[in-house]
Amino acid sequence: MGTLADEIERYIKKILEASHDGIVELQRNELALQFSCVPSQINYVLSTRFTTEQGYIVESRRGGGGYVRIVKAYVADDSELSHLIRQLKGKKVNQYAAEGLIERLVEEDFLTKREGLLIKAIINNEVLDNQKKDHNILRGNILSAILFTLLKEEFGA
Amino acid sequence: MGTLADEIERYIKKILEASHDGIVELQRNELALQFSCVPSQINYVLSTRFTTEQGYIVESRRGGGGYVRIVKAYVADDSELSHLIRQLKGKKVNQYAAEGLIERLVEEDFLTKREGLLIKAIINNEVLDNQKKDHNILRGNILSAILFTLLKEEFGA
DNA sequence: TAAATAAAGGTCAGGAAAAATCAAAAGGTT
DNA sequence: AACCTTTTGATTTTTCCTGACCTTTATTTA
Repeated sequence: MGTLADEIERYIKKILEASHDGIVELQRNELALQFSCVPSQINYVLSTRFTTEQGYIVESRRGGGGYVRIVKAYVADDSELSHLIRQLKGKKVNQYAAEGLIERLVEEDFLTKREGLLIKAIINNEVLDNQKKDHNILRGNILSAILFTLLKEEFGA
Repeated sequence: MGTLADEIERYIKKILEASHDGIVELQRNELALQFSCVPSQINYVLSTRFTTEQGYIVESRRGGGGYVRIVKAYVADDSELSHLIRQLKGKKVNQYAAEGLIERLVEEDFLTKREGLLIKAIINNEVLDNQKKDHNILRGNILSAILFTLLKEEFGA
């Protein structure tokens, strides 16, 4: 069953899936009511599970008629890839987020399924843990290096 | 009757056997309660009896709704790969040796050329160096993890 | 129209729930 | 005794959830 956060995550992804333009717009307060939790719980879910690395863009507006809009973003081109490279270098990335990114790259055919499996095996906590002090940063560097290689590959370098 | 650790090992293997998808998910604290021991005893059992070499993958999550998941990876042993896996785990491997191994795996068609490039990008000194603690050991672990994944792949796990 | 009010959403710190780590103590073997 | 394995407990880290307070935008009203 998992946690409430998991449940909310699933719910949002489900309607995102159903939407077919990859956009969903919701009311933070209503959603909170629906799940009997405080509104800030919604922000928690958004900030842990709908991040840029995982391919989501979250926009919102306050005040009357306010909303939260979640957009499923696709890595359209190489410029976004190189943007990601810069973003990831030296940044902390936990296992969950990293796997999200890899899965997204597989979905969008930047990586084969097998390549995805290999990379996920590497960035696993257990594998990286041995020097235990910030393996999250290490993970950011690794992802950045992978993307860089993909970019080079694409230009036949 | 053996030790408590043995008993816990048997218990986990029994429900793993019964599970039929080779996956079992449990609460560390509850299990500890069940066996009237401290929670860290569970970690001891996991780290001594459910290691990668023995064909298990252990994943976990802390915090509310946390869990420990144990996956039995069905791998027929004794190929050259599994031999290498055991050799590499926890061992120091420098960049030169690592690249040599990768190239050999590519030549022998265990890896595609592109997979080789990706992996070489990861095990690069510059990428791993960021906390200059022993990255050679880390490299050994990474290679071991890669081979393990290849092995699993080969058996369609 | 300017000020007040209502209706959203955002931030942040703190507490609680789990698991991980590490070293010391206790038991067994040789 | 020396060594290895097991067991324990104290401390740390990660994840989740809540509530108090803040900011922004829209609407109403003097």
